[in-house]
Amino acid sequence: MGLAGDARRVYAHIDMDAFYVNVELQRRPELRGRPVVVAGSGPRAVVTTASYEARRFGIFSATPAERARRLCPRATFIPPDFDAYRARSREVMDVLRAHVERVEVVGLDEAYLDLGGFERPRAAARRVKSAVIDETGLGCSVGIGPNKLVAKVASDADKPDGFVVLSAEAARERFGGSRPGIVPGVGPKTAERLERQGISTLAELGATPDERLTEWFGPRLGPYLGRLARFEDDRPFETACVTKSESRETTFDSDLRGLGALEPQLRRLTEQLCSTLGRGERRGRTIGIKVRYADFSTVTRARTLPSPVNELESVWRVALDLLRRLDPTHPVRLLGVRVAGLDEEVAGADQLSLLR
DNA sequence: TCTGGGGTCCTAGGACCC
DNA sequence: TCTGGGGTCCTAGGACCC
Repeated sequence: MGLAGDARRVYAHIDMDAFYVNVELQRRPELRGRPVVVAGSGPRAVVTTASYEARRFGIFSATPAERARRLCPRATFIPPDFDAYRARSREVMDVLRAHVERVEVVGLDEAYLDLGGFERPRAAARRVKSAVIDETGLGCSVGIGPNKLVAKVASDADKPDGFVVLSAEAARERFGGSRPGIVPGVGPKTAERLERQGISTLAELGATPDERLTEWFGPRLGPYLGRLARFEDDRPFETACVTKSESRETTFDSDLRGLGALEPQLRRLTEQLCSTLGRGERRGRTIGIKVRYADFSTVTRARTLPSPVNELESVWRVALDLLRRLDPTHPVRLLGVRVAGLDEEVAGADQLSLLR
């Protein structure tokens, strides 16, 4: 069992099972065992999470809600309540931190654990999994491996309520015949390009020479894909995450046309964004807007200021100017505003104090 | 099947400086 | 008149993830 050899590198990936749905089911236990879908209600809403019963009808995350209703009319549809999910997520992460020193939170429903310090990492992971279920009532799946990639794929291999331990070699054997898209990092575009080169399994990708992969995907992405396929991963464990940008965007129920219709929407989004940034006293130098047209093509415009801002009128002045210069004439389905460079704020403050 | 919202990272090209 | 090489900052687009 190759894991015992290297006690320094043992990681677990905890993946909550159908997290948002299960949070909702605790509030509405009478729906247990039935198809339940968390999705917005607008004409362009998509499914956030579907219960395993609903997945049998072909309803998954990102399925258009309209289509989900057709696929399973008797499913219960629940609007998302992200405040609740965030609160429950904090509970889960607190349980993890109570058992393991080093926890890397990835999203509301996922985290990596560094089990390198444990004499018996597998037993430790068992205890963590039981504790999550006992203390929150929410189920999860666990994967254990010598790096984050193996742990992640392992946690996905036997959902829900899974517990899968794999060495890199065992992962290569188990998933060699699987499609490249099962490893995180190979998305639909890359999978399609691989397919066009005649590569449809991880074993084939892992056995492809680097020179060939470099020809197809460039000197960085190419060899990186080969390493992914062989379950080689040396990404470091990061316990702290620094937010670099924040944005607000909205897809309109029906397309908007012209500055007259778009400006009030941009104003509203900018107000929301600035109020969040202001509460956290976070500032950024780069202001950006995003416009998605009816044909789904997307353009962005950005401008970087000499010093970081978060005041509504500062951000608004730039965002509005960017929108007016773009002056979208085609129908617009999505509008967004963004402030980036939030992580530079400390450096900016230092420079200011030097000038004094 | 007409496709959310919030993020990250990478790449390519241009401007500008030395 | 035709020309370097490196480095940084910035913009725009794209792929990807949850």
